[in-house]
Amino acid sequence: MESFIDQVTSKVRAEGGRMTAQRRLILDALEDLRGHPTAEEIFDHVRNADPDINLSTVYRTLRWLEENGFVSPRWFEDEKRRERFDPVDRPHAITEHFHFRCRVCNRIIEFDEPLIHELRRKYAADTGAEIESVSFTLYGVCALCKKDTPEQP
Amino acid sequence: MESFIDQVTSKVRAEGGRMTAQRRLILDALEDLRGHPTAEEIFDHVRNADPDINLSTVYRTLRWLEENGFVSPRWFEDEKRRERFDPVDRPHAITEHFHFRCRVCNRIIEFDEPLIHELRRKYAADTGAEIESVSFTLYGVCALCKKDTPEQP
DNA sequence: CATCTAATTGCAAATGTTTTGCAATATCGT
DNA sequence: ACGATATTGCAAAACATTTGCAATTAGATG
Ligand SMILES: [Mn+2]
Ligand SMILES: [Mn+2]
Ligand SMILES: [Zn+2]
Ligand SMILES: [Zn+2]
Repeated sequence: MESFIDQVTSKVRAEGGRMTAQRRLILDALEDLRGHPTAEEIFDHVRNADPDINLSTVYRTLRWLEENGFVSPRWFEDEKRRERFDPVDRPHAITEHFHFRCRVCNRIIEFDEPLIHELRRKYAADTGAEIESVSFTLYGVCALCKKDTPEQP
Repeated sequence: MESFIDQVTSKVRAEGGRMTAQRRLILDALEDLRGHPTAEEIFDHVRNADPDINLSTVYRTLRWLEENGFVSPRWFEDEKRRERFDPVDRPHAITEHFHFRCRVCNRIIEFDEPLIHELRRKYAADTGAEIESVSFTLYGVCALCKKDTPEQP
């Protein structure tokens, strides 16, 4: 299968766009920083390789990737107004999966839950609405962090 | 049962706070504007009664209500960085319910889905995490809007 | 390889939403 | 009615993201 960068490059070309060093770095960062990075986190990461890169380039690239289905934006309630970017490697499918967010270590853990797809169908059937996307996020304390802070006696 | 305003007034008093005209107006607005209003929407609404009220007063009051469990903030993905406020009338329980957001009329429809509570327990049992809150939101086109724009032949 | 042109970049300023410091005002126990 | 202090209005700051524009650069063309 085509690598992430190759997929994106094909699409960029197909749109009459150009593959720049900055875009390559941002795509690399998205592969390295697997955990739903923010634009700022990506920016900090790519600065190592190119200290002159600009944050607005990072945003512009991410928006382009979003419009072309290579990343999905995500929001978590404990970071009200900050956007995170979820790379969607698999070609032609915005893979639907869900997230658990640990309030202690801030890790974001992905999971799938087939019943959610069931609920989605059920809601559509019951109400006559057409569902286009689903967001399901659990918030709490992950098993590891729970172990580190045992409940007080 | 105690009205919303009475509940809040009791709590304000209990904290050594004061019940002001502005707070009363904001609480009224929260009752009038039942559909998950933004701070700005509340602000516009209360301006009718008090043209001198300030937006920062609205925010400060909403934050206080949030800290004291009278409203829950909500975000919807199509309004990335804008917060909405969900009044929680029922005493002492952040009522867990879920939302459907119509991308055409922008209505927010609430629903409950007992299976979600099941999934929550299941995730906790499977992973050892402790779940503190759940967010489940469906996005799409509601039945009414679907009727208005029948699919092209 | 040199040239050309439009796409992309860096920069600085703007945007939109929410927060904050502070002096003036108003609430409520006395 | 008085006084301590909680709350307000205002203006400015904070914060994440977007945008206009002139300078740079990718990559097609000869
Ligand atoms: Mn994800
Ligand atoms: Mn609600
Ligand atoms: Zn954790
Ligand atoms: Zn609708």
